[in-house]
Amino acid sequence: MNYWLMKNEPEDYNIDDLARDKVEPWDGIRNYQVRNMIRDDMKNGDLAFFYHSNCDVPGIYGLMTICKEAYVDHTAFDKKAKYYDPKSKKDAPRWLMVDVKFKKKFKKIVTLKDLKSYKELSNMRVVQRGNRLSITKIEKKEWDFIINLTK
DNA sequence: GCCAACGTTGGC
DNA sequence: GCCAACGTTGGC
Repeated sequence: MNYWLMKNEPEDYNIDDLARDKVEPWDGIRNYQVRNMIRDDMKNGDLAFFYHSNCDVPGIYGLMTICKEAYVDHTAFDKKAKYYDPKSKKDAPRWLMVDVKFKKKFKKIVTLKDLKSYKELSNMRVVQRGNRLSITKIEKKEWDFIINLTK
């Protein structure tokens, strides 16, 4: 069982959208490190925080489970898609995605400012400068600590 | 294989 | 909107 933090820009897709849709493909990953992580380490039943980035209040807004393991991200083939990649060919797909299932929207969100204020969380990639990975793995003790902050 | 130029991310 | 940080590209 793994624990993850997954970033998305809420203008594109946010926790309320997921609460409505229940299950959604997490497409648009165009970074090799992230692709390798979801391919090799992300398993059905893993838990993930839904993080809103590039917005007024960046932070963790809810949680979800992984409900379908890595498969081909077909949006890379679609010329009209935001993350179209002409170098990803149908006979040699370059990019993968997983499906996530809504589990909970937090009544009390945990902001990036909150995350930065606890030394227990100082190893998390998301609080470190220059981190650009849209998906990062987190420790169970970090997960539990954050869950407690939402209570 | 180096590395400058360029594009993107994302907090502020 | 700015800009630091970082990944990717492509010429050599």
